[in-house]
Amino acid sequence: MPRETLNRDQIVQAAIDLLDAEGIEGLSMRKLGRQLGSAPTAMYWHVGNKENLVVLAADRVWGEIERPDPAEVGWRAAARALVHDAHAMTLRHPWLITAVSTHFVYGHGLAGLQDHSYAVYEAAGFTGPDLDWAVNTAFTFLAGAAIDDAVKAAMVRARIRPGRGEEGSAEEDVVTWATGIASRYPRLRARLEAQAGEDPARAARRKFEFGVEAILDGLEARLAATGTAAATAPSATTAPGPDGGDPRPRH
Amino acid sequence: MPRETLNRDQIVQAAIDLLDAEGIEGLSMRKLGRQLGSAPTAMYWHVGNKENLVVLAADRVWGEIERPDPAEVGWRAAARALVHDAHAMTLRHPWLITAVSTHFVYGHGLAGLQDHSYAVYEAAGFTGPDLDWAVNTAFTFLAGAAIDDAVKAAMVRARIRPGRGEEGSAEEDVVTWATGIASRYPRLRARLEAQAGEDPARAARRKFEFGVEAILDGLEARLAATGTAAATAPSATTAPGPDGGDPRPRH
DNA sequence: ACCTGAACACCGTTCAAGT
DNA sequence: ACCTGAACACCGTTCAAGT
Repeated sequence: MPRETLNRDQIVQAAIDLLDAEGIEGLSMRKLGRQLGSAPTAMYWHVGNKENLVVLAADRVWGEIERPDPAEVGWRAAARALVHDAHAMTLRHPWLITAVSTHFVYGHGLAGLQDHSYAVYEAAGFTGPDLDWAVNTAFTFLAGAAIDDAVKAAMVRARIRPGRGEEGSAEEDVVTWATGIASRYPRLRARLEAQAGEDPARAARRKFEFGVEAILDGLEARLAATGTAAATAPSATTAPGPDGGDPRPRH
Repeated sequence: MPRETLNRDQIVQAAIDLLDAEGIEGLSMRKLGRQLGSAPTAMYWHVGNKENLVVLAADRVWGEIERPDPAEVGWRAAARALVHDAHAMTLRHPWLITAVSTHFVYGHGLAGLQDHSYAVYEAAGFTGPDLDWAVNTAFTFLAGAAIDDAVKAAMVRARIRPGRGEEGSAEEDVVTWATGIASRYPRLRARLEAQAGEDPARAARRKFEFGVEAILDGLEARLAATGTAAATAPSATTAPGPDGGDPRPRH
């Protein structure tokens, strides 16, 4: 099923599909070529090389995050919405966080998101270095949460039996193996027992929410401390976009 | 310079050295074999496969983090020390965070660290789910900060000229290229201009410190809200270790 | 018990050649 | 302008064979 002619958008989209389905290790130029009905080397003309393709894909998914207007909903609600929507995105694309830790990803998808984040925390009343730091704190927590998700995805993928020779069962899965290690530590065992029978999806959501609210509390406290405190209610802040231009580097 | 005989510790250490020097993409079984003076396939007997080797290496470096006693220094100081020392570790081993996002890493290095974290936040007065969540919030921020560092390392590694055909210079480096994108956004440009001429190392440190303190503030606020608030001063909590055993899975 | 060497099925990438 | 095919230098891993 070869298309009329290949183009960059199509290749990047196919790469994202492959990444979503098989993870970062599942992406290969040859597989991509097969999927697009082209020679394994056909994509080089359009995207230069594999690294650049991953960068393009990563920047594209950064662009999927919605930009709530702090002037409409208030800064705290906007900040909350931003981080929750971003989290939903990293769950759709668990390879993203691995990609950004390996390749240097920067483009209009990420830059636009950052700019909007600045708008939100500016509306909160942060200025100067505090503004950078506030944005960074929320963003850093988000990146960490994405790692959590990636770990969970890796756990699911893992079919390894890590202790073939270890005393006892010969084919236990990773989870029971990890649980076995954790239960040698008193506090970890206690928490594991307490968590038994919980709905994991619900637990993950509440954990994330707790972190977000704790951070927003902490940021509000800093805001109050520096005196520049602003209302949680909407304030008038415009959020103009970039001055257009090609969102992807040409080659 | 072939050793007497290979062993697992030696192989894991050589892998860590290679990873520190060349990053996760620089590790190959063949290179490792060359470095150890053995056949490329000699390590399989000791570590099973490459994935397991990376897991072993990752768990080992988790174990490098010091465990401050909250009973001695107070929970907040202990929490602070823990996260700062962990951050120093991720700077020594920037590949770690990529490794954990790709492979499922769990072992006594990480488990011991987690258990100690629980001890610290338990000393603060957290119990039940709040305890899980508090530990998780700090840990998540740490993971995010490690990503930040990995991004910086990736940026340094990147020697790509991403816009050969783009109007203007033909061989600009990634940083000026990224700056070019960012400066199309009003708020990003403003902050970039304000940050010009800052010492990057000092800026990174202050950014991290701000995040840590904001989170600890937020956690203290939650603690006060639930009524179970505990003093910041030392409280008596023992911190017994695991009941011994082999820290690495045998094969 | 520990290691080697050959072999297999993969990779990313370059480049001359085609249309 | 866009794509193919062959080729090159790599990979991880298995496995029979050696000691």
